[in-house]
Amino acid sequence: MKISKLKPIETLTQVDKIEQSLQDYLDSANLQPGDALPKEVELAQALGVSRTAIREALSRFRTLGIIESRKNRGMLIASPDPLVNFERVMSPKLLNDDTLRDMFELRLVLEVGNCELVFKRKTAEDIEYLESVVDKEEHTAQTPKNSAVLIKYDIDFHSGLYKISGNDTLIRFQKMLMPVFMYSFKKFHPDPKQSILNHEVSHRDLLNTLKKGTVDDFRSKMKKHLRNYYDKIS
Amino acid sequence: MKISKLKPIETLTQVDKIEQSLQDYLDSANLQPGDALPKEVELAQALGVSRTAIREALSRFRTLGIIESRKNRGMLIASPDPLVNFERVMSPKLLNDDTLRDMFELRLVLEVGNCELVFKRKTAEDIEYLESVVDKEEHTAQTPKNSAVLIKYDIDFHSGLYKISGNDTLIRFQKMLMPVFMYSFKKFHPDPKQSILNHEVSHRDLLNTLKKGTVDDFRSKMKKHLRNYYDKIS
DNA sequence: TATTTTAATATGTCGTACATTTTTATTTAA
DNA sequence: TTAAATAAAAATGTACGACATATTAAAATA
Repeated sequence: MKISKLKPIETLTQVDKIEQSLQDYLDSANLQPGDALPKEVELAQALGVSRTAIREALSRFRTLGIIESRKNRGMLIASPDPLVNFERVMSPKLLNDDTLRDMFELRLVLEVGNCELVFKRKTAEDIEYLESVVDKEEHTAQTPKNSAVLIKYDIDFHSGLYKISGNDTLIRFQKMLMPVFMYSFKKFHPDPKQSILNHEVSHRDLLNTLKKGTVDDFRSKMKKHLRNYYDKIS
Repeated sequence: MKISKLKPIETLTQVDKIEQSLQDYLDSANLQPGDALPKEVELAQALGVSRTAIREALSRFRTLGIIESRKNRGMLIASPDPLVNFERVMSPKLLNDDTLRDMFELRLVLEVGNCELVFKRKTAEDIEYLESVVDKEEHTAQTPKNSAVLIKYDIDFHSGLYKISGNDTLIRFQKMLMPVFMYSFKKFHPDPKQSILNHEVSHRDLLNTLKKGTVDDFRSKMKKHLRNYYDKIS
């Protein structure tokens, strides 16, 4: 057997085991949000460990939003908001290149999937807003050395599209993926002006299609537009 | 002002404040994965709090995968995998209805966005596999009382589609969204057989389109197929 | 009976201590 | 002088005990 197949011995710390036990308990107890949990001392006694260790395990569930504890009263099962945990770790500097690329791809898929909603739910005001963004973008593009401003308009344009969708989940996703996207963007394209604007399909093209074209046109153009950012998905 | 606008006074616990301070420190210190962190006692001294409190705050970052600690050696910045945190809280029983619906929608958007990839990357074997799933599904549908089996085939079919995409992020998302999806499904449609199979567009239709149609056809049919599950997105 | 006081409770925070293992420093041997 | 063996220091993980504080329940009082 190849040595690369050898996995390091899992040296689970005691808190890890406690966490596992608690997870099993939570799964099996069929608890619902709002239900009370046993007290810390009870849990500690039941598992035969110190309150310190129990508290650290519980802290993990609290961090994930699975449980909530109210001072001096007790702990109870909570309803976690999955995106919150997601958002907290969306720091571009921390993510490794694989994860960055994953998030990049994810954004592209969402952006394409969003086309349907955008087309379906667009209003005159939405178009007007996007038009103003594109106007400003094109005006800025004529003057040199305005990368930061260009990036801002790029964000504004795409954020505007997500807002049209009216889908909160998408909007939140976009909000957290955007910084990651921009970070990767700068990393791989040192000259943003050239990269942002040299699109096969520009924001102006997209906007015109949104106004006068069909949803299929729009999606197709969006795909071409995004291909310029990143060619892994085509 | 409406009383509903009143938010409860935020009574931040000390650990919350410590967490905030640590977050600020991490943000400002420009640390990269692999960089070492100050020792617990140093942090405790710097903030003028006990080691217990510091440890609990650090535990939160550890839980999120932002830091890693190696016993007897020290702590360092890590590269979090955002999906891990996501997966951990994807327990349908815990999520509230709003979140459930968000996840539902998210899956639908991903499924539509995935169509492009599926069409582009499908192979003969993929088609063969999907065909076998659909065959079994249809066979089962003729006999009564097989909801669980039908659901399994439904999952197999859609999972198969994601696998074709070759996009790991999508696959992982699908894997964690599926239980949530199925849970909501059962919750809202007590008779799965009727709901699963009474599609405007069946799995068989999708498969045929995947074999002989165009990507636009496929996407369009997928949208109709999914509409039957959930009509919020159309 | 209604109100006030008291007591019990549970989490949050603190301090200390020690186990264990890695790292560093020191001592010893060749 | 260098290398090996030994000792010391260091850092996280775990445990225990204590107290603060605010809530809830119980008891006492008007």
